[in-house]
Amino acid sequence: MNLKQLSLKLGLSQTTVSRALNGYPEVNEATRLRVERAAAQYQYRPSTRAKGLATGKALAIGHVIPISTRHEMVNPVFGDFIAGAGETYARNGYEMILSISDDAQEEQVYRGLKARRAVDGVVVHGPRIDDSRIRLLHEIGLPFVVHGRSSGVDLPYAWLDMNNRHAFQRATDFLLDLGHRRIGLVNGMEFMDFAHRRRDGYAMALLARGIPVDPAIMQSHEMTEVYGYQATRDMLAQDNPPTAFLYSSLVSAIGARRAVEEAGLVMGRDVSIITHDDDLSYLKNGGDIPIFTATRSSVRVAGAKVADMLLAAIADPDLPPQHILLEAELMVGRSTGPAPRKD
Amino acid sequence: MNLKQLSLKLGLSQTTVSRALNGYPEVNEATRLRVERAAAQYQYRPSTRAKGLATGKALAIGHVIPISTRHEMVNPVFGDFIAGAGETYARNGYEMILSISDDAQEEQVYRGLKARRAVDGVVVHGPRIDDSRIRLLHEIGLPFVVHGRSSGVDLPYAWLDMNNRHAFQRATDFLLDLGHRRIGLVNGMEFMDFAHRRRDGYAMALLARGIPVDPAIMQSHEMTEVYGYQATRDMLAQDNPPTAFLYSSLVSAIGARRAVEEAGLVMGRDVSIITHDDDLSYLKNGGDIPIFTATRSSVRVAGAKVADMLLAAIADPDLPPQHILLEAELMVGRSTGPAPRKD
DNA sequence: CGCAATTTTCAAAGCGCTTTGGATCAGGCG
DNA sequence: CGCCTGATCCAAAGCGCTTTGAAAATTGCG
Repeated sequence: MNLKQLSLKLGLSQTTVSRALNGYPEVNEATRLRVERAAAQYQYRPSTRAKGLATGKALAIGHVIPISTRHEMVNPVFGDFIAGAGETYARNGYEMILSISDDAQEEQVYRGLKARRAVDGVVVHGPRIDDSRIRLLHEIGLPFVVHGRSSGVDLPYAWLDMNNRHAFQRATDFLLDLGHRRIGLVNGMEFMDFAHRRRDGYAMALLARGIPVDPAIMQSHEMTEVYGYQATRDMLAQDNPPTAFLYSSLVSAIGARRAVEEAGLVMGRDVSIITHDDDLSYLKNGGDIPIFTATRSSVRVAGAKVADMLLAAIADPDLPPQHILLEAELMVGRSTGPAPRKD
Repeated sequence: MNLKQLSLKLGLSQTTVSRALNGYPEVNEATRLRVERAAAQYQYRPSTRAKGLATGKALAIGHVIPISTRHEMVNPVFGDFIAGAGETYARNGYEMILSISDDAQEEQVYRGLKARRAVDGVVVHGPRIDDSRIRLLHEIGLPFVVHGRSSGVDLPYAWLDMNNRHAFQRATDFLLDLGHRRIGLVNGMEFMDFAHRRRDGYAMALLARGIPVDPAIMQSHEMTEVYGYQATRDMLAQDNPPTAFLYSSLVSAIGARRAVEEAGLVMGRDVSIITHDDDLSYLKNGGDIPIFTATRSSVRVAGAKVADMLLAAIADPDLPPQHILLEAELMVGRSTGPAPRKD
């Protein structure tokens, strides 16, 4: 069933039917009702493509998911983010289109999206320090919102970020307050902006108390379980091992627990652990009492907000770029405790 | 840059330019070259929407991601599956469009996709027993491939599935061979077809050795870490606790390890654990030596194959429905060992 | 060289929608 | 009654592409 057939069936012109359905005022309320009823009856839905062609809008938002080339890894956060954003799109009649891309073709993917006029805007995932995509999108004139920020970029752009620096500063302070003086950092890849900021917050907290930042107890990698395990195991085996650790992801923290237990230590007593927690639906940090003390910020909520920002920016292109900075919540769980006394 | 502008610039008709770019034979090889060069120079890419309108194809594949209403959970497997499928689509000039939907609106989402002519086909995720979506898609005539199968559906349909029954039968046999006689099952929701089949395989293996299937040591739930923990803890607290467990997901198995250690037991000695492992990129089951003994089958590979099947089915609608049954690999890790002697 | 057979190119229609610029119709007013 | 207004409705153009049917250019061959 298309517009023409529907209008024929109703004995009306396509114009009138189109207007009735799109809520224009120049159509009699009675006929509008008649049209709407018929549309429902015949399950008529305008073709997105035709509508897009006619209006010049794509009615679609692109998400370009970077896949780390070396590690072939998909960010586990992705599913929940998309779930948040998807609801917003559906409510507003937008489709979500996904592209997978490794770092090498990333630019081509964005250019392609623009040239094919496939989307009205895109969400930039996993921004790196001084991320070239921001300049690129500015240049080709594709509206976008960044999930995260990119240090070093001086162009204005819209973003939603979690306050990574503050979260890790606070987490570090919390450990310092518990008496820990040697705190390991098991971070994500530090060319990723979020990891860079987290490290910053960590370092700031240490320096504020006159504690030196020691590269020997700082690691940076893709945040897998195995990495969390290895990094922790290696640091615990050092001469002057940390009594506490900070993790950038619950997944790595899980690996950490494995290492701690394998070393015959008890988490929360011999070793304290704090992790960042994206509040993923399938990886809740325990029930009422968190397993790990954590800085929590829901990535699903972030997805919904980013989608809102992008749709708003598309609706009104003159709007100045919006910024949202979410604060993580510090949840005290059972993985932290006072620093063990030195005997 | 659109077709018209490009053809003007070349002094050719739109027809010729279009044909040159789409590889039709009735165009001089010299002009084709000239056209292709110009297209590259001006970064010309045909508008997907216009092309779709003209050809009647959407050049897009839909993925409808079910979100469990009660648990608001996104399947963690999803990211990797999409990564596998996405590459195939990109290579073939297709877009991937994603819709989020809870169980209640699922039917409307598929109908909408069809009515709006937004996709040429869809991938059905997370099939349930006697899944109504299969009949629906047949009815509305939207090509599809199911990732998994649906017991009880008598209509023919294309699917790719992992041999769940066999995998769990084999895993159970493995434990039985180690001397275990009391084996717990920590399964996914059993209205999900895969969980149903896994339970079947488990039960068959037990019955083949004359061991009764005991509901007291079988649980079924969304496969979260917390669930794995609680189910294991509860079963271990029973009078006649299992000496071995089977898990439907690595995530739950991680929770299991937590419960085992909390109970002061040692995994692989006091308690044996086997889990299914989807080989997710961010949740590898250890390095060379698996942490958990596991039945492994890459969901990313599954994604790529499903995409291939769907594109083939769309290209040739007369093709009979294809079926692919993948066998899981049994990886022996450090979480299993001989059944502890009864003292 | 001339004519038919090919090759190469093109104008125009059509895909399903929106939107512009009128038409038509009823009602109101002098 | 005639004209103007506002409310309804409509025909047709246009969005950017593909594809049909035909024209123009080239080639082959006697």
